[in-house]
Amino acid sequence: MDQKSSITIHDIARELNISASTVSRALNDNPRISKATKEKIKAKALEMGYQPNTIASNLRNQKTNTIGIVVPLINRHFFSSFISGVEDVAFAAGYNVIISQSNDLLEKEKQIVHSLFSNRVDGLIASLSMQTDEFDHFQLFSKKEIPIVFFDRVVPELEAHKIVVDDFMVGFKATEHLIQQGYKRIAHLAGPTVLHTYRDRMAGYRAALEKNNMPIDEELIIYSRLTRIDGRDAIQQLLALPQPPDAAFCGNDTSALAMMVYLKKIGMKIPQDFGLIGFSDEPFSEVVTPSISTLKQPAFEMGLKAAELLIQEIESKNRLSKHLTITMPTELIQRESSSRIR
Amino acid sequence: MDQKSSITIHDIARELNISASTVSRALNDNPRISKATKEKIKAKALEMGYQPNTIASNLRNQKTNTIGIVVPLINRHFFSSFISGVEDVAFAAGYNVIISQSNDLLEKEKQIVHSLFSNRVDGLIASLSMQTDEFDHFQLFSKKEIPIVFFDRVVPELEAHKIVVDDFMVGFKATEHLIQQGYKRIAHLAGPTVLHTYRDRMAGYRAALEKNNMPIDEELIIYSRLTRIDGRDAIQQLLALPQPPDAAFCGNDTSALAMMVYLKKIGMKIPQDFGLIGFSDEPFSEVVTPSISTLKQPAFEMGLKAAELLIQEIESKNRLSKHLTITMPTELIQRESSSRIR
DNA sequence: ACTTTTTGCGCAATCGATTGCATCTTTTTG
DNA sequence: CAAAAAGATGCAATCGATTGCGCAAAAAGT
Repeated sequence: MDQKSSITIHDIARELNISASTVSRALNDNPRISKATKEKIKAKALEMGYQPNTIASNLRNQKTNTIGIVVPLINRHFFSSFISGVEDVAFAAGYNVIISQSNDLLEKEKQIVHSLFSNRVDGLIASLSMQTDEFDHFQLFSKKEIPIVFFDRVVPELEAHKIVVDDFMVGFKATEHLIQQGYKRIAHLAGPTVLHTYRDRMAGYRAALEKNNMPIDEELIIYSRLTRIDGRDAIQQLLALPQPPDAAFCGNDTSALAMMVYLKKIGMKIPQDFGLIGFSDEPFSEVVTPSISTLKQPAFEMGLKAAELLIQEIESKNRLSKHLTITMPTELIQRESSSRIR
Repeated sequence: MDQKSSITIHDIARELNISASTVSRALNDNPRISKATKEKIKAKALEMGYQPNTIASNLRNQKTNTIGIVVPLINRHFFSSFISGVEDVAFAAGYNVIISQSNDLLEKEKQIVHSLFSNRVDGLIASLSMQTDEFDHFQLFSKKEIPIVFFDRVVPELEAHKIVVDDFMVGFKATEHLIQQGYKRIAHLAGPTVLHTYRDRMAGYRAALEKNNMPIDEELIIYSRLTRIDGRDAIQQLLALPQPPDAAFCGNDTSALAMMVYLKKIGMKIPQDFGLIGFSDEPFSEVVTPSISTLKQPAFEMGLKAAELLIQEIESKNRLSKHLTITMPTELIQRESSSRIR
């Protein structure tokens, strides 16, 4: 009764006194098999509780219907939302998703990429670890022409498809928004400028100031890793300046929150005395008091797009010769922390 | 130069004029192969850029070193943290993780479970979808004695290992905490009582009141699905009572937050006029104003534990005859929303 | 009635790694 | 020094599904 070892197409074939080939073809709706035989086989398969062995099929077909994902950390809202988007599209298209986290370690990233390759995933979606400064491990895939889509943290050195946001516009829009709200001295808490994403945002920040004929004061630009500690340190440093700023564009919501907590503690009023805007729209940004203005990074949609692009590449005979870079729109979400005018 | 089709052990064997068996054994450090040959083979493998084909190996070994995970939604802090824990342990033990989300739909859950079975995962970790009221699809695994670990949303009908928190204690500790803080009429926003988890929490709530000789007023217990809307509706309803409560234990942080927002809007002071405590310690709970007291559900640790248990089961020859239920501790995190004393 | 085409299905190889058994060589033992 | 034991490697089957090719029977065409 309880079938310990699995039922194979050979078992079905034996029961029906036909060959395994026929069973295989019938179950795959091959037109070379008659309707009557097909029905008989399908009925038997159901009766015997047959479950196809995907592994065997994968081996023979040289295709796994599996997508590999590498992210620094699953447990982060942006990444889990992104993955959720990928998973949606992948599932609908009949793909499984293998997820691994690099914990922002280059060595682990390498291991993962090798492992995913050995598992013969049909395509790869990846965001680089913070440490990643060499890219040989991805050659495994490009050499075999297995498509890759990078997202979020990308570098120009990589010849592959990319899903990013327009970081320049992020910086520009955030800064201009603060200007429009009447802030006069706007600081910027920047991320590590080795990463293009942060360099571009800073460029946007500078451009917005220039366009509005406001001076660029290097003292108002602080470089950090954008943690909570960094945010608190930065605001202290800024307020200690002879001419302190009256607003700040922070590289992420986390550091914006840290600034806010500190400012509230020392009795400054937000947004009256100080304006704040962050980036990425973390879940908490909406619910803290005052709520934090930010630019929303469409994580879920980026995941959808990445999966669509990847699957399209996997399934098209002739690969796109050029590598696409898809820029996703960001949305300014104005909340209390920057709403001085209204 | 750029090897389009993969290199196999046969390619290595041919180059070295030996048999594929020897190559296989050498790469697996089989003692039957001489040290000299091993080294020669390993060097050649490296030189040729050999990457083992896990699929072929899996097929032959009847083992995939893969764990399947089914959750309602990846993009939720509890689940993504849990998965992160699983992934950590799994990776360290040489397992891959295939993740799927049911979107709280029974049909999708069924599909996923079948798909994971067909992919011959070595074990399964699952949290049931909201709709799940039949469990036949999991029989696939139990029939073949493939281990399963359920977590979070579990039901007694399932004969499998389980990782849960002590929901009774959750309700008890939360309620007693409010009592100790001097609140006199404590409401409870309960979840759907078809789920044991909510039933148990309510039982804890009642027990705490009884132990402290406080009356149980059914008017103060509201049943809902614990969304933000539900939280707002509930607090309105509670405040409209002839004898409104002065505190509430909410089934999750989300609904507690909703209550808080409403209470602040109508000018009530928290925790002075009204005390609040939630459950699960969402990331926002710490940073909202006032911060929300809660009971922390150790998501990451639950993931670690689930993976450890599952892998132990996978790798042990003789399976545990009895099904373990592991109860994880919850931690009361006292924050501003309930700190009336001191 | 005979050839040609179509239809339905089976044989056997294949995907790449693994492994029980056999074979051959070398070393040890009585 | 022969026999037994140990050491090193190869042969061929196996895991389960797929598919090119071939064969036979039925249908269609002449």
